[in-house]
Amino acid sequence: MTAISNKVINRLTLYHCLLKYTCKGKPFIASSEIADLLDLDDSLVRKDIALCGVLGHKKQGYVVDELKKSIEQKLGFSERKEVFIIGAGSLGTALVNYADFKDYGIDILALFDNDPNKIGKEIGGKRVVSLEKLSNLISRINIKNIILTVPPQAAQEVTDYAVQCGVRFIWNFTPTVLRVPKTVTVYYENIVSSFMQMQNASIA
Amino acid sequence: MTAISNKVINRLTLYHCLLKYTCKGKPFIASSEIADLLDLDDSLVRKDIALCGVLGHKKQGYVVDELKKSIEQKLGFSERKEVFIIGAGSLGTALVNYADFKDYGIDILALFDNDPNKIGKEIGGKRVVSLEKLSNLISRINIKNIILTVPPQAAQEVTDYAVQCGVRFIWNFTPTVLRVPKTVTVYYENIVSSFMQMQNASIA
DNA sequence: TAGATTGTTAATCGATTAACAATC
DNA sequence: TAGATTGTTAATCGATTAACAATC
Repeated sequence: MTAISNKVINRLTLYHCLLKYTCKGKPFIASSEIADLLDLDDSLVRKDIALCGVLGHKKQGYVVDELKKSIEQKLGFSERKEVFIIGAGSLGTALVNYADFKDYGIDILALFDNDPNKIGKEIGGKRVVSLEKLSNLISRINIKNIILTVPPQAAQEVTDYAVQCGVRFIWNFTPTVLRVPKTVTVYYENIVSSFMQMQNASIA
Repeated sequence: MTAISNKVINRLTLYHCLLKYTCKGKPFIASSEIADLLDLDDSLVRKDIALCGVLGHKKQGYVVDELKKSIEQKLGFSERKEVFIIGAGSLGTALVNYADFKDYGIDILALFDNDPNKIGKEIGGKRVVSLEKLSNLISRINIKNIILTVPPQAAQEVTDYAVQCGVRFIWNFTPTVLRVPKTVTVYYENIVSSFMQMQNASIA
């Protein structure tokens, strides 16, 4: 099991989308087709695919269905990953409604909030639970992943609770930098940065 | 004006968040403090800062306020960027409500949808307009940026309209790969990929 | 002064691209 | 057969890290 870089993960996920929608029904696809659609070098695409252990066919390319399944395997889409969403605002709501999560093994168990009007209700079919119960439930169900969609002012405090209870991964949608021990990973979903990178592409 | 890589943009945006929230009130910050909080090498932080044209002070570090302003300048936060959101579902709603966009010059003018129950209403203070009027308005207001939050099946069709009317940047939140001419930039906001990258960090 | 911190160069590391033999 | 496409190696490019003189 070779380590695989974040850039490769990102590209493989895009190949997967492409195979799922754009290439639906086609039996074969060539590395050059994928490369053209995503504006990449075709040898890079072949290298990525080689990492998944898929062999192509000269003159024909790769079997779409086989490639798709191998990417799913390589990235672990079928392994179930349990997640709590903390913050049942509009972003938390959008994420719980994100239909595709299921297909990737991302299983949202509940949302947490401290708004009495939301607690006890359901959003996207999931229960909204009081923030007071967070620590308890993280420990009890042994949750390792949380999605953070609280207001920035609350981000560090919630993080501290979650870390104490054993959370390992924090997917941070708030525009804040979090202090955590080295054993905990924060992934910064830096929404504004994405926009700036997009605009940068005009020059680059 | 040297070109600046996406990785640098991403880090500068994180430094900015850090200065805005975590370091509020502190007059100075050292490169090593930023590096520790974000788990980076301190010389990398100094290089990034040098790109913004900010000079530090030996033994003290950088002036927080000056650094913050220089990052804003460098990344163009104060330049106004007009945007249409296409798709007024829960993700479109979350984005129009994203309070911080204003601070970064991202100005959402309207949402577009084809649901008669939504058209004419307001979401997050912005009008929801019929998709039929999209082409017309893009051309007339000369919109260059769109945010795509429609169902995946509709993504390519909407893209084709938008491109015809002169859109230059498409921030694609749908899990699809889009065919566009070379002059148009698609930025793939690959939400599932982010999660997989986060989990990958446990090994890497 | 001694210690801390910058600014910058050189060394290293990793990722992408070019090239091409193999072969269907 | 000729052309297309893979699989892979070598070359290039770019980004990060190490190191250290300068200096407050």
